[in-house]
Formats: sequence, C-alpha cells, structure tokens
Amino acid sequence: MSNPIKILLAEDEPALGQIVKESLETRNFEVILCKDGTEAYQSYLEKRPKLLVLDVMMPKKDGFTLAEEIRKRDVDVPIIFLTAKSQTKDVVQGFHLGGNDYLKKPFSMEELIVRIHALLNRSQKQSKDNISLGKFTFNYTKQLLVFGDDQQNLTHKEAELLYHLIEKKNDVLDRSEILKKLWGDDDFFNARSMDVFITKLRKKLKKDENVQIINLRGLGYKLIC
Amino acid sequence: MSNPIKILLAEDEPALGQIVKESLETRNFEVILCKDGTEAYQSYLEKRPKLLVLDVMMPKKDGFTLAEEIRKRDVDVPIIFLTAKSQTKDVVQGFHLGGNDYLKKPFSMEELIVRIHALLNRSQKQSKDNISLGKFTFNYTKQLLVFGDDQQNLTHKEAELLYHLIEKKNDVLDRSEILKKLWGDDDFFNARSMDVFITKLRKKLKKDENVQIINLRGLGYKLIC
DNA sequence: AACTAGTGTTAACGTGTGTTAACCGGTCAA
DNA sequence: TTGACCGGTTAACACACGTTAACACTAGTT
Repeated sequence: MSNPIKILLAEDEPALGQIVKESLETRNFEVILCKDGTEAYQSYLEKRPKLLVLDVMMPKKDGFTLAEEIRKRDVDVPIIFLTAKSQTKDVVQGFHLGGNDYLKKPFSMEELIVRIHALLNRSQKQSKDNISLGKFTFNYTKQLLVFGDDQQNLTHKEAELLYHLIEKKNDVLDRSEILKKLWGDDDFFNARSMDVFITKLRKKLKKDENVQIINLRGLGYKLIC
Repeated sequence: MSNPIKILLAEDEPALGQIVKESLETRNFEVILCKDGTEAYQSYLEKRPKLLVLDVMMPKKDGFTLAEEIRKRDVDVPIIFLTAKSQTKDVVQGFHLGGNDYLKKPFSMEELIVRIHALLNRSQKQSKDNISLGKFTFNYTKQLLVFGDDQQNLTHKEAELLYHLIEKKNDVLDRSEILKKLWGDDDFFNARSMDVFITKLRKKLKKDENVQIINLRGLGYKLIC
C-alpha cells in the first residue's frame, strides 16, 4: 500500500464535506474536497482521482452536468451521486449519464464506504477489459484487438506489452523497466526480443494511423493516439 | 432469456411486499414473496433463488438470523437486507454475516434494481454445485456440464481441472501448480496428459464461443468468459 | 476367464509462440 | 565523415502446446 487511492468529493455544505473527508481519510483514502462543480472539474483534470463522489445540488455547476463533462474525457471512472431528492427521475438520469451508483441523503459513512469499495473493485476488473485505443478496442483478458468488424488475436506477451504501453499512453514507457517486468532482466537478448514485439504490435496497430508507437532513443517507447 | 432469474423476497408488510414483487416481475424476475422468516427459509430450500431480499424486522425469524442459516448452506448467494433502522451497527452486522448489500427504508425501486443487478453480475462466485459459466452450468459434485437442454458428463479429472480453471476465471492458472495438484508432479508426461485434458475441455465447452481456455505459453491457462 | 465400458496415459505428428541471428538504416559524438 | 551504437525488420529456429488415436488399466458383468 504505497500511495493511497485518490477520491474527489464535491460537496457544497462545508460541515458535511469535512466530516466525510475526514472519515474517508481514516480509511486510507486521499480525499480532494471541492465546494462547487467548477472547482471540482478543475481538480478532476489536475488530480485525476480514481473515483468521484458528487453532490447533485451544488452551486455553479450541478453534479449531473459535471458528470456529463467528465464522461466526455473518461467513460470509466466510477461516480457516486449524493442526492437530497428522493425522486427516481433524477437517479435514473444520473445513471444514464454513466454514473455508477448513488446515495440518498442522509446516509451513513458505512453506506458510502461500502459503495466506494464495491465500485473500486469493479473498475479494477473492467479497466482491463475494454480499453479503447484510437479506433481500436483492446481487451486484455481476452487478448483481443478489435477494429470495427475484424479482430486480431494477440499472444500473451503482445497483450502484456500493449497493456503497459497503454498504461503510460502519451507518456514514456521506460525501456529497462518493461524489460525487467516482462522479460525478467534487462540484457542484450531480451532487448532484441522486445524490439521484435514492438514491430509485431506496430503491424497489428497499423489500421489506425493515429495510433503509433514511437521510439525515444535510449529511453523507451511512447504510445500516442 | 430463457428462464427468468428467481429472487426471494421476504417482507412482512403485505402492501410493500406486493409492490416490490410486481415491480420486479415487470423487470423479468421471478419473485417468491414470503411474509416471515421461517416461511422464507422453507421457500429458499425448495426454490433455490439466485438472490434474496430480506427485511430485517420480520415476525418469527428476523432477516439476520435467517441469513445466518442460509449462509450455512450457501456461502455465496447474494443477500440484500432491507432495514428501517438507520443504525450503522445493524448494517455492519449484516455484512459480517456475509450479506452483500443493504437498503434503508424507504427506498425507490430504482435503487433496489440497481443493487440487484450489481450483485447478480458479481455473484459468479463459487459454490461447488451450480457454477454458471457463460451459457453453461457446471456442477462439480455431479461432474455435469449443462447447456440448455442437453448435458454432458465429465470425468473426475475433467471436472477437477475445470473447477480449478473456474476458480481463477479471467486470470492465470499456473501450469506447474495445477500439475502438482492434479497429477502430483510437474514432469514431461504429466504435462502432455494435461494438454490432452485441455483439449477435451475445449471440445466440451465449444457450444458457447464466449467461453474459452487460452494458453499463456510457459505460464499456464486462462479461462475467459 | 473373457468381455465390455469407462477413464487416463503415451505416442506421433502438426501448429503457434517467443528467441536468436543476420542484415539494414538512422543517430550522434569525435 | 566516420564508426560505434541503437533500434527496425525479417526469417530461421527451438520448443511449448494442440490434436488425434492407439494403448493400458480398472471395475463391473457374463
């Protein structure tokens, strides 16, 4: 348990916000507390939390609108809505926006924590399952790379390598690091083997010319899309 | 969508029970409504529902006690508690008994349905008796693989191997580990024997093309579905 | 004792995956 | 400009695994 999981909490009522924040922090979460929708959006962009807890009724920007904007950038991050209203309508609307769960106020901390854990567990599994990459969809568990109608099977090593590239998408994947992880050691032969796999992946990713694996001499690779 | 999923609903307040029952039925669930704890236990034994919704406060036998008894027979079936109390204590107790979720009264139908779906999706957990695997149902003790109408018998070794694969579903089952467990030793001949069994299982699992055993060269196998 | 059915093992041959080798071009410091 | 170096690419290779069928063993039956 190196670094705690980041949770963004958007709640305009200061007292409630503080209580929830502190409770979550005793459970070893890192909590970013925001007091309105626009502030929350800014913090989301900067901090990239693993989960969001959004009050529906907030100044400047309500929770649903905020969720809509966030979903444009990330279709997967779990969102829990806090709603004072008991109307089913709002709740259903929230789900259609891609939110994954909600809680009616007043709620107990236990309730919130249970939902947080449930969603985090699920998103860990899902995240490996349908990763979109340009026009491709990559399924790690099934080792599949889908492009429209046709799909290509990947071997285990190919899938692993691609997964690590995606994890550092638009950023540098360190050569030595990946060699140690997938090949066990950074030596000459493993390095050459990896080069071959990069070639293989490039071939399989050719159909979308916006997806590219570029080499950074001496450093590693960068997957761009 | 052949046969609807059975849900047992234990609720002593007739009006509420009836409303929930009908709402769930419009969502294509089969609902068994019971008005107290003892009746619910009987129905559970007879009908074997896939999920239980238990009111905590009930005549004759309360929801927690009932859940405790049910857990003795099935550690996996998902249970949702309905509680009028807002005390955290009760809720936590409910979870410790193995219940998977709970709802505070009053709740909206949407809330209940969301939780039901969440738990049903997750409850591909293992009891050794009726493990669902894609469109199959695998009964370990009876060594049966059921697909709709027709059923295939498995041999002991086939059943053991499949069971271990299912235990690590969507994850890697280590080759050496399984060889030591089922064949006693990881040597050349046992390895070849196991390959034959993998082929046999693949044949018997062919009817659902979403269920696959994929090989990870040098590591083991991954059952996906 | 011979027959049968069911189960697991061994053998033989075929396929797929990861590694190694060979040859290539581009980059960068001297 | 040169030459060492890094990486790209292709093909040959070794070996893990896939598949089928023959074989051996067991238990129950005649």
